[in-house]
Amino acid sequence: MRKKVTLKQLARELNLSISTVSKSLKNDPEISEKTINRVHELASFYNYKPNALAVSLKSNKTKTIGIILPEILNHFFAKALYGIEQEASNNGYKIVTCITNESYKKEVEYVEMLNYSSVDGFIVALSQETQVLNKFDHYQALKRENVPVVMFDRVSEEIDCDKVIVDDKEASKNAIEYLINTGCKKIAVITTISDLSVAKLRLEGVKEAIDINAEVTLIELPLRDSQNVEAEIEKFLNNNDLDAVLGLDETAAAISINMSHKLGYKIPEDISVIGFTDGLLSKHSYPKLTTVSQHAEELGAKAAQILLNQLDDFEEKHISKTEVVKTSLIVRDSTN
Amino acid sequence: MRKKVTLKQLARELNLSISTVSKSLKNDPEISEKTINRVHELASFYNYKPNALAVSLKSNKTKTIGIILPEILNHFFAKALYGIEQEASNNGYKIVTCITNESYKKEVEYVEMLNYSSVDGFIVALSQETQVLNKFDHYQALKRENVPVVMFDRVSEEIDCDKVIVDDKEASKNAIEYLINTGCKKIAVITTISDLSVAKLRLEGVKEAIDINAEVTLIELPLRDSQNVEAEIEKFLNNNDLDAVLGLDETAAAISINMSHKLGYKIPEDISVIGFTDGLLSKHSYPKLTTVSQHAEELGAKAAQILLNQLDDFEEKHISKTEVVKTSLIVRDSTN
DNA sequence: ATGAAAGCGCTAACAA
DNA sequence: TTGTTAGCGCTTTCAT
Repeated sequence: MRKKVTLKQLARELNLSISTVSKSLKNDPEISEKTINRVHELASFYNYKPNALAVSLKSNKTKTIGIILPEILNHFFAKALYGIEQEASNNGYKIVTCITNESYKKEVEYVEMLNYSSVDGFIVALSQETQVLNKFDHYQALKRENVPVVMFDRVSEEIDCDKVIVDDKEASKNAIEYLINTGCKKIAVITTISDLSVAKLRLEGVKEAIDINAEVTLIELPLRDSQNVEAEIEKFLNNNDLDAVLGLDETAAAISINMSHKLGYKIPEDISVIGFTDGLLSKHSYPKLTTVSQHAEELGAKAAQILLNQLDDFEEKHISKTEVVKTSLIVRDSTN
Repeated sequence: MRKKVTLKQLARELNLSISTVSKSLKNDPEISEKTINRVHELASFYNYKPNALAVSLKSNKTKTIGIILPEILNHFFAKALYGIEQEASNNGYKIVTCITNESYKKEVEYVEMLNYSSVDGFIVALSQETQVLNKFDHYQALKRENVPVVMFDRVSEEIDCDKVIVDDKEASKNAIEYLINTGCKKIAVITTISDLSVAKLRLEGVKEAIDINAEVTLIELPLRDSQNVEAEIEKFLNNNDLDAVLGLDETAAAISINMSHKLGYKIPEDISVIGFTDGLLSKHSYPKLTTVSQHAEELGAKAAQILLNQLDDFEEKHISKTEVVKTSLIVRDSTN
């Protein structure tokens, strides 16, 4: 194993002290130009790079941020991760990604593990179980140690930290209004994620939008068994003579479209469909899905920006802010 | 900022030396039981955890593996990442994820960055540009330094390292044969990823499967502009009276399905469609797509296993192996 | 049974 | 202009 080159070795070969070499590499003006050049030459000959671990230990900074995600197969989080990664790497930060799989226990484990000097700060979207249990001790601990945390999308009011969320309430309100405006009267809201904070907000928006002329029915379906979800939605669509469906997640909308086909309903003539999360399914459904875009990538990027700012100019007393990213309704072919 | 607890502080409070505390925490038999208990008590009171950085610097191990991925919005890689993450975290490893966005330059940067003591080893899927340019110096450097690397899916013969690949050739061969067996004669192969090693293999499989009774046409479409891809596929389907389409990537297959609807073709009665990558699009297309599953999750998990094995029992002379993961054709509703 | 000391690779205050 | 030294937090060998 060809060992990595260290300052020590460079120093020995050049007959200089370690500190002189170190300073030379930083072009410290107190070192003679001649020495600086000699050092740079040998360093680049050996392709010297400082040992990141040692630098981190010394500086107490790792240039790494920890990302806690509930899921990665979900396009929304994948896009957010993409946005985070871009922003981080553009600023010389690495990311370490942990996937909790919606488990509280894993979330706690990950946060604790990363907090032992592996990362400078966290970007978090809470797991479903954590939201249900409402237990946030692991974040209080970070707070106490003054470790910067930015939460996005899946947040909790009980945690005092910067947050980036989507105006979910407004979004579903707009969606329902759009449906009503295009003549839909009997509208169903289908959700497979009722435990989540975002679902609750979306539901609130729905309620606000309910018009005297329209009848909005709500159905919640458990996600556990995806076979069932399809059958349930099919049955539901068949039993109710609906004008429109608002799916509170992308899958619900996609399945609604497909079950409508199966039942022989024409979209959007017989039934309109709107979904959430402008992911692959929305773009490649037939007809293309009208959908609420949450701008996941910007969301992730924004969360990263906020965190990086906090890491750069660290203030002892930080006042938490919540930033709301506007959604937009992307009208495609599944609505009138 | 409440500083993190260190051995030093524990030692001071307990009136012991740092080394005694360190040993106690490891239940070293040469320390008296009484002392061990005292130490453990205070440690857990302060919720002491060793500083990962210091441990890494000392041990020259980071318990972290670097993942280099060309894309994350692609379901295949997201699933593979999921498999890797599971396997890694089950074995006490963290992962740091880098997304090259198919760029050679970013790939080189990431590999170099992580190699400076941030990770113990790498799991890599090559970027498209790297495969086109055929430049692998950054991996030769790792080889020289004896840093374990496992590549998966997007690999190169020119790099000597462990690999996990999918039997792409066999997979497309089987897919074509399936189409032929179900009575399809005029078959098109649509690919938007012709630059990739995997596409070439899949194409080889197609050729092997060509039967005297069937006529197989090949069309390659550039991925750059997705608007165009749809229009091109529509035009193509319209101009050719096809019995079946094999999409060499999931998107191509999904679009083929949708354009068939648009043209009024019934699936699978008028035209059969098979895709690659058993992702969300395949499960939520209508009709559900018959598809080649590459078992991305297992692929990722296997890559991680191989890497972790190598990290555990390090042998000076390691002989590189290539593991082939079998694909399977998941027959759903888009074929006869 | 406990402690002192060296060292992982680096930075930086201080000395020469 | 260059070098010495201490220290980041930990492990480990070698005294005591």
